[in-house]
Amino acid sequence: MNEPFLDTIDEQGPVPAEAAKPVASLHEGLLVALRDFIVEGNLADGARVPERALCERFNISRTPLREALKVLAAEGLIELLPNRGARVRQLSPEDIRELFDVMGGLEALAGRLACERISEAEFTEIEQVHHEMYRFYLRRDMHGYFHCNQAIHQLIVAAAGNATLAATYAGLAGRIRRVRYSANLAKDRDRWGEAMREHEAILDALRRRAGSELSDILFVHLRNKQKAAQASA
Amino acid sequence: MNEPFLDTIDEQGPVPAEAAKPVASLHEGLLVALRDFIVEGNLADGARVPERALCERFNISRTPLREALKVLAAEGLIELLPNRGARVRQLSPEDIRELFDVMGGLEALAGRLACERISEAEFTEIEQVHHEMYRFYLRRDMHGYFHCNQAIHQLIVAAAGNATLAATYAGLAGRIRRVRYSANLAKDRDRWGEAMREHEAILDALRRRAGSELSDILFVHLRNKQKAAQASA
DNA sequence: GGTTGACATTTTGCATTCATTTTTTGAAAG
DNA sequence: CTTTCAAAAAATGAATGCAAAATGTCAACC
Repeated sequence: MNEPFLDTIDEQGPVPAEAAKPVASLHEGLLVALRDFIVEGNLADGARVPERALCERFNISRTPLREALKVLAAEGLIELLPNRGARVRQLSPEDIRELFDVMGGLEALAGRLACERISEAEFTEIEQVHHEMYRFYLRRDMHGYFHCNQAIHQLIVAAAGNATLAATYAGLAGRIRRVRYSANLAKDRDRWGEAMREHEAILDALRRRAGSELSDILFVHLRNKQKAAQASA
Repeated sequence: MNEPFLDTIDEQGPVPAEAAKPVASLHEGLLVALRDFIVEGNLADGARVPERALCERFNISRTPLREALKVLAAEGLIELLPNRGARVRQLSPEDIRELFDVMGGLEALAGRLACERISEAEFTEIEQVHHEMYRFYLRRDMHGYFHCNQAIHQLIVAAAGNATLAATYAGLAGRIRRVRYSANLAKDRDRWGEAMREHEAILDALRRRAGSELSDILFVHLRNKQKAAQASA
């Protein structure tokens, strides 16, 4: 679920799907399947969502499908036009900028909360992943680096110990997952080094449990990521 | 919509309902009506949501009602138990604490973003409301004070110029609106004075466009409100 | 050749219906 | 009098049906 929203590499492929997920109801399962279907880009941006075709695709009638569409619309993944059906929501550059900022704010909050309640064991785990990430950085192993980076942001959100925060964050992450970010950091070695230094600062602030400082660093860190992504877009 | 989540006074009564709202579709109207119905506390905490009764209440069949319920469940207002219907979601003290923190984080973000883009006119408006609030404070006019307080927080979120942030904030506010906070500040004059001083600091930081500083102040300000609310609960 | 307007087709939104599950009721047993 | 079990009643989840709206088609007209 909680997937750090940048640092995504194209080769990662689709998410593991609902393999080990204990689906409580059929509806829940359909919702997850449909969400993945859209998030994975099976429908073009701004395209009509064909009810009938999807009913056949998922072997269900229109009623549960339409219920699922309403939920996805509430999540912001699609939009419902009265009497004109559902369309895959098209994110304008402005929408994306907004989403990035809100997620940055939530990560900043996660860092602040993490400082209040993180255990020594949790910190040690983050520290270890950080060092692992550094080794990847030295070896110029982009894939390994990204993996660790994701893990660290993930661990910080988890360390915040706030399920509401995690869920809100995941919801926003789902909206922009359709937007594919190529690993453009590869072409910007300066940014990579800068990001690495920022991560050092993150770990340092976390070690000192300096909440507001970490909050600042994280927000700026994500802003820099956003700028880097935009610059190479 | 965007209602600052504390500083709510009981005598405010229900929201003006969907009077001047240009309902695009019937479904949208139903959703709003049903949400208000639940938010306004017509259903007991944790109570079953009676489909049949609501269908009669709103003069619709079960299909659109169930669609609306799915959306409300996604919003976190109710929860759907498989084969056991919908229940009004009961917020544990922990849930409320989490919600407060996330909203605090979002307000902190709003302050930071507002510093980046607020216009002089917008700042002047906030400043005026602040002075008005101060006069209410001096006169010990709790109602007027709260009104201004709400307006200020509202204006800061608006000044952030981020619709995604505003929508996310409003969504969380809706979840917590069922929980009634009495104006317990009335019994804690010290907290009132402290809050007023915090608001002075907020205005000062905003005037200096000191984003990260304002972010800090706002988060702490909301944390203090939360603590005050808990202490007198 | 391009535009307009009427007709057919498709699609949407909602109501109704049906099968399955849950909850309630009531009676019998301990 | 309480507990247990079974049948009745109600509610839920999903499929189908139907009216209204939108979309597409095609021929008449400018």
